[in-house]
Amino acid sequence: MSASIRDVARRAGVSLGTVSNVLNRPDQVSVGSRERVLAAIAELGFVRNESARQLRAGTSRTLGLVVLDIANPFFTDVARGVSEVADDAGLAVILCNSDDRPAKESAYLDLLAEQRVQGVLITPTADLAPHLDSLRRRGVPVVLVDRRATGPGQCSVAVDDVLGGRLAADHLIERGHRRIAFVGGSSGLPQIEERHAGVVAAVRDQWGDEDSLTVFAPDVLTVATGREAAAQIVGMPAAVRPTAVICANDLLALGVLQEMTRHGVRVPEECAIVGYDDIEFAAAAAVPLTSVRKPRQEMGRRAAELLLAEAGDDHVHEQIVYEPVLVVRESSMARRSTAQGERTA
Amino acid sequence: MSASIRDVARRAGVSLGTVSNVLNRPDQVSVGSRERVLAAIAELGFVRNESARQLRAGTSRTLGLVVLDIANPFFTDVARGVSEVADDAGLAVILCNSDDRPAKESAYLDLLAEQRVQGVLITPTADLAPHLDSLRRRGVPVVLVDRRATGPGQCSVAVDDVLGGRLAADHLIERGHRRIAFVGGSSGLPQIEERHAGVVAAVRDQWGDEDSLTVFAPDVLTVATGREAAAQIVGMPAAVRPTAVICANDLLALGVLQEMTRHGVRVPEECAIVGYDDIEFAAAAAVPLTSVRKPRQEMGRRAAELLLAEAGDDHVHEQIVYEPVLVVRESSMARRSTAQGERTA
DNA sequence: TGCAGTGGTTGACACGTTTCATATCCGTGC
DNA sequence: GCACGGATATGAAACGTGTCAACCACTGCA
Repeated sequence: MSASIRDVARRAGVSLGTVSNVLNRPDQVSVGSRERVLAAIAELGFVRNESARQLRAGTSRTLGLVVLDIANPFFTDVARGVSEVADDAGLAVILCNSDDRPAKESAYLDLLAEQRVQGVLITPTADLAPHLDSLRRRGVPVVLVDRRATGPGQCSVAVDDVLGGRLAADHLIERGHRRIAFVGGSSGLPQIEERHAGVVAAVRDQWGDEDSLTVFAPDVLTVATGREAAAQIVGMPAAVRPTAVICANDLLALGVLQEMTRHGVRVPEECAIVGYDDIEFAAAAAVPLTSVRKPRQEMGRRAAELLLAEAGDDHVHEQIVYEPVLVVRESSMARRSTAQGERTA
Repeated sequence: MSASIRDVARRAGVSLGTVSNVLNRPDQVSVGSRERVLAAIAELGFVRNESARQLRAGTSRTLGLVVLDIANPFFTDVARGVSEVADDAGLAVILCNSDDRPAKESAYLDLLAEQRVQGVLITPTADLAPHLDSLRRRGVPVVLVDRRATGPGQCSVAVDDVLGGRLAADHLIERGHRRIAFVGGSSGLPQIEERHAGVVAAVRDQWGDEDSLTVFAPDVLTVATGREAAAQIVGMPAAVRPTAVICANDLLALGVLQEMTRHGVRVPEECAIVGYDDIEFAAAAAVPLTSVRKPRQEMGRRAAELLLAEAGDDHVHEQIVYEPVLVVRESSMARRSTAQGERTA
């Protein structure tokens, strides 16, 4: 098959160890041998066998990243951040898409364990499988992404989603909205639950109760399910129909926006929309979307750095929580004046 | 470190070969030994060492996918198709983002070669590096994705982009548009050149010359550069300003749409827009985007299948070309009647 | 009793690399 | 002339697995 280090050595007329030295400590080798070895490498088209290196080294130069939905640009942005750091460290990233399905997730974790990855970055499905513990017990560093660690002994990079939910709700209430819908999800992801909790808290603080908060919980968080939720909202009697919608992510929000427009409901005049994540498409929507911004790429970078740091034995586990920022755009701009009118009425 | 097959053997009181047999040919092993081995595996938390398997086998159970832009949903859809097939074949996918930069591309190809991947799926940067040939010479199967093979001896899965460009242009011309802009790219990707060529061909057929076709060539194909192009278009004097824009991909189209809307140019009444790829966000845009559909996921699947087939030695190289389909949506719906008025005027 | 056959099991070997203790060479200072 | 040290070069050992020829115990048959 392909040439090995031994073939190179023979061709260059040196020993096997010398070739290895040329590859790994070129300065410890005389110019003459080095040149002959390099020439032989070129002639034979020699390529290092990474498996053999790994076997010898006991660990690979790879790192696993498991995401919930590869089609969600939030995760591709995170991935971009991760691979920046990984590239600099000379590591390859194996990107796995669990599709929010525990079965796929655990299959991928097995695979990553067999690959002896240096570590795993994961946004886990709801029930943070015991699988993760078993990985850690085996000494594989794990860093949670967009999900707060439940206990100590683990690193995580997350966002204060309760605050995020609160920001969104406060903004809309301050704008004069009195009936709000929250479009979340039913898969039980804590991130989503917390966003919901934040909205509920804000609503309670301002209104005393949450009677005017309608909650929708589609099974997955996609553009398509966002459209479905919007269709339901549009179908509600005008007297109780929410005048604003908070979505648990931007995909849902885009779906809601599209369906509203399709039904002739003007955004933001008749219905305001707030998304979550602030993916690039949020700003690019024809009615630019107000959204709760998370430092997507930065989260990926930071998570990868934590993972690498975990190799050092003086490592202290860190749980980083970013503060989200509400980015106000057109989709929630109207209503203040009319709302005040309503309030005094 | 972690337990090896040898530890398991000792623990189960069997030989090393028996453990291997339990793992690879369970039926050739007596029930008793099998159970004891499985028990030992569970107790020790044994996980196969993939590097060692690879070293022994000479090849990995991995496959490389190199894309131009991980942030473009077109490629994540392709990736989804690829991993479907890969999963079924028990292969892992290493997803690499070249960012349309030859340097990154070739670094990743080196990496994949060192990993001894079973094959590489790639949408290459413009100058289909000699790197690819060197891979093939080394016996690594390569399948081109969204890019037609230049010669025989290689597999590819592509789309007839000349036809795609033609469809878009014909549609707009038939709708009555007489001044069209093409927003492409300057990186020299053949896919883009062909789309351009298709548009030019259609325009020439219908108008005799291409004086009324304005071409923009931003350096990258993103939402941001789409906005910039639109800003230029909007700034043109009304008498020469195109009434329709064909974009080389949907990201550009979304950018154009947003900027048009921002400037109060109504889409499609004052300016029609046609995108390319038909990513999900195209339909979800507030003015749903007319776009040239490619079978994104199917392309990924098919490419992966071709790659796997290339292992068999009776394999004949195949160059698959899909026919794109124009999906007409709101962004290009208006104008027929007014256009006819204009024409007669 | 001997022999062929069978279902299980064994352990040495090979895969390609890195590492490390050891060997070689050459110049320098005493 | 000799000991010493620095710069290079060497090759055996080890990493964990899969394979395969050899082996074993046992059965059925002649």
